[in-house]
Amino acid sequence: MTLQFYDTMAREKRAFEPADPTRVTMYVCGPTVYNYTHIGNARSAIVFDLLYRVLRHHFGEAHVVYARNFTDIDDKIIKASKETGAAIADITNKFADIYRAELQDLNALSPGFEPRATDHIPEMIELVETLIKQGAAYEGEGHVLFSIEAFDDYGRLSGVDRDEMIAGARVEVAPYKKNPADFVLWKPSKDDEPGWDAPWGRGRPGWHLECSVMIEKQLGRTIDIHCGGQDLRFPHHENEIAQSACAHQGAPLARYWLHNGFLRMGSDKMSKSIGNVVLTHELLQDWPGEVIRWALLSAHYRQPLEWTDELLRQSKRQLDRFYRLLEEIEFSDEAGAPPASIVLALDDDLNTPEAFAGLHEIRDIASQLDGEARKNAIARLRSAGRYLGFFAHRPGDWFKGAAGEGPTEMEIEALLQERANARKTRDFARSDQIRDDLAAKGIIIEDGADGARWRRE
RNA sequence: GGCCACGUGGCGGAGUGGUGACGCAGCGGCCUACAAAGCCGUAUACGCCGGUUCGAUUCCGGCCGUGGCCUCCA
Repeated sequence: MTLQFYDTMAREKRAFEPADPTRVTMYVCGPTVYNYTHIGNARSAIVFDLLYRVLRHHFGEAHVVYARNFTDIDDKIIKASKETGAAIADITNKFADIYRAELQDLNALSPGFEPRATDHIPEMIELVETLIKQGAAYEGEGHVLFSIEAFDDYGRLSGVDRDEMIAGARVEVAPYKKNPADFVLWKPSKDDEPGWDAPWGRGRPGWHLECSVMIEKQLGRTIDIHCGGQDLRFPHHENEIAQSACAHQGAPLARYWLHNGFLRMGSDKMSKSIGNVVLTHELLQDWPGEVIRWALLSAHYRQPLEWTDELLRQSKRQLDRFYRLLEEIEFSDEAGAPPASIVLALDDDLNTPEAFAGLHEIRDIASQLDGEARKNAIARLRSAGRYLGFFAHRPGDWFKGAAGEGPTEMEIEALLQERANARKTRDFARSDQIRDDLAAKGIIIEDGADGARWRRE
């Protein structure tokens, strides 16, 4: 099977062929850094991390260029700064660092580029000037607006009819807009707000501008794949498409558009404005990163995924089963080529549930074998998991690490020694009591031929 | 109101024009002093109503339900 992805623009799966196989380009809309990000943000990052891995596998690590931006100038950041008294740069640096660290805990690879909006202000001003010159943008009360009349294809990505969109819009129309659907490229800053000098006065860029500019500078005028959450289709991506195409003589911004579905909390969307969010850094206090990653990838990326504790528990159990087998072979950072079943599953629009089924199948096969064949099969399992971003830990650490509030390793070992003595004298009452006590503290005892083993639940 | 998704067993979740992955939980067995882990086996599902077809869960239409976008949002 060929590599294929569901392209939002085409509304169907399309075989993926990069414009230049020696330089495959992808861009993901990253977070606005003014606060901790929630697990929904992580879903997007992890899904497209997987895309990055798949592209690297097919085209070679050196031939895939991946950029994910930080929005570091925005009204919400300004608000956060005013409320906390912290400098804007301190806030954005802090939360960008936290975001990066969290994704690393989730085994996401680093993008090659992590451009920031404030590093591209001159280029943004340049783009606005170009758009004005071409009649695609106009000034009004200190603002510069993009005129959607200038772009015939406006609305194609989201499938929204221009007139209907305006009719149903819930947004109040600013008086300086010629067309209610026109959007802000540049807006004036008050004296106590950050701003940059521009031909239209001191101000700051509108949100959509940065991606167009950073994509052009870091990756090129037309990139292969542009990714983001479903909610970015409109207006964000629609606006990016319009401004880039108008500034670039119609050259399209991206050749393929991929959008991930949402996480749900109960029946609601997880959303900062609803307030029902689960923060990634909170989850990481309770669960290993790979468990969270597994949970995020357990549904196909375009499907809604309900986020529950039960999902996390199930994910942990599955990973435990794999790690139990991995414990039988020597740990190595190296991983061989991934098995075909896994590669093929992901080639088909990142079908992670099928890839997971493939992992279980390999595991079943391995567990039925002995000796060298078994070790080889387990190594194959490891290669398969590594391709998906799992099995990075030493099995011993996986089962015994992160004591948290539980008993320490020394305390456990001491109790196990006492239990071993009790068992020698066939004092099973005492033996069982120690086992039950430890179980109550989250420590599971397993008796084997060569003594007792333990793990944290 | 407009646009767009989705509705699969107890739960999570793929896929397919011809009895239907995978995982978790359950049940039975083996193993175990007993467990745990592991192994073997096993029951249960395609929202409703029409249509196309030899045959539909899969295609088409309608209905119902859920969710998303239309405003900052992954």
